[in-house]
Amino acid sequence: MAETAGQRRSKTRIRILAACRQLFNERGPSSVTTAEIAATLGINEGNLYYHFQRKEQILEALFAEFENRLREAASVYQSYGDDIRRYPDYLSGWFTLMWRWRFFYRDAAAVHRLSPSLRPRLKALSDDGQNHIREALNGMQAAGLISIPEQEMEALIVNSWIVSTYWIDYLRSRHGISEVTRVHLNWGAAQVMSLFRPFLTPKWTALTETSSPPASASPEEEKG
Amino acid sequence: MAETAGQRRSKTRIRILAACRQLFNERGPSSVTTAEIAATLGINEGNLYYHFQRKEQILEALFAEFENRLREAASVYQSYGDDIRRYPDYLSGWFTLMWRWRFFYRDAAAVHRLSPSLRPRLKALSDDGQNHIREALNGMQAAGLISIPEQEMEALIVNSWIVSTYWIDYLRSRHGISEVTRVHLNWGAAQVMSLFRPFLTPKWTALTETSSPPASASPEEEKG
DNA sequence: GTCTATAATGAGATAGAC
DNA sequence: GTCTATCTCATTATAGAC
Repeated sequence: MAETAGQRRSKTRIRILAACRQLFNERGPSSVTTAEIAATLGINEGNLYYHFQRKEQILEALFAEFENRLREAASVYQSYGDDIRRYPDYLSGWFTLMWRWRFFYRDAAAVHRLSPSLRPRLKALSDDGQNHIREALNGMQAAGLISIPEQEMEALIVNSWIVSTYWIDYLRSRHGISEVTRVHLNWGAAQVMSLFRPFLTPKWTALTETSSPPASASPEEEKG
Repeated sequence: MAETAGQRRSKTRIRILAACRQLFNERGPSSVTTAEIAATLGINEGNLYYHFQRKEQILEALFAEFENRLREAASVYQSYGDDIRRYPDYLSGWFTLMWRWRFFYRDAAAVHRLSPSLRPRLKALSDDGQNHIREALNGMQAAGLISIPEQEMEALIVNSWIVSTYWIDYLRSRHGISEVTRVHLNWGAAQVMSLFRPFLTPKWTALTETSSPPASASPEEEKG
């Protein structure tokens, strides 16, 4: 266990994972070569293969890290208890995570091909995402923040999932934006929010105007 | 000119383009190899290279064909004159085209890499798509079929573009659907329509209930 | 027009010295 | 842990016989 932890925390290993998350988010895991990863870090390709014998293992390590972040976000959500403010904050936090690890959503086909063993976990991730939207919307409905006709609910959930998964690719393809800043992130969140807007109640408006803005993530985390 | 036309109409050339449109729609142009294209057609790779010296040229020929179909659709739309029925029919026709050539939208990054010369034409295509949505919505607004607050219009146009571009990838990644039938196509159209539904007027409902359903495309065209 | 054979490239991966 | 050198393999593309 001690040497495993030692290997897991190796400085180079951590740098590789950080660089890969950024590169994969920018151009997708299948068009980023091992040569490019090594060059980005200023290390040799052979060294890269010392830490990860297969490209597949990089994806698996990244996914494990992502799962941990998701668990953290879920426990923060729980910690709010019945505080009504948990809904906007949860949506915001969840959206930030989807953005930071967006290649797992956007390039799911490539991930499946490179790392077939991740398939069931990716499916679970995708199911969870939709269930979380559903749960949050039901909660907001019960709290009187939103009023959605029963027959519109499923279509709205699906559209939320699609827009929040692909808005970043929209920015790239339509506006040539390759580096996403907080301004773009806010734009994307507003875009998803606009799906709900026809259904928001005055109570929601009052809530979001008085609640404090969500803590901004650290800038170095922002760039990926 | 005569021999050019002769080469353009060559039977094998046409079969190559048809097979490629289908394969590219299924798995994207960059993961479909020339070996696979040749095998699908039961011809030799060398023969494939007789008709298209570079993979890039296949993409260019396919894009030219797509542009022709778009021009046809635009002229059908014009031929309706002021007939109010042009809006639902136009949306339906445009949506069918986007679906049949969806890899140009979904795999735009891969297309750019393989065929850099197509970049400006892809940009124009994307601009046109959004402008057509905008024009149709403005027309419907003027005709009293729909009532959208000014400040919601742009967000709605963007969401329409995103959902109609990526709904097919949603079906694949969330529901494992690899072969799309007319049922799925209708599902996608309904998904886009649900974005407008909060804004539809009774006049729209009356119109769509009395208008005849759009002619279904031929089944063999459906499969791509 | 179509085939066989083969070159050229580039990406993933390994062996072994340091 | 990191490097150099090398291997294997898939994919694009070409040459030339039929």
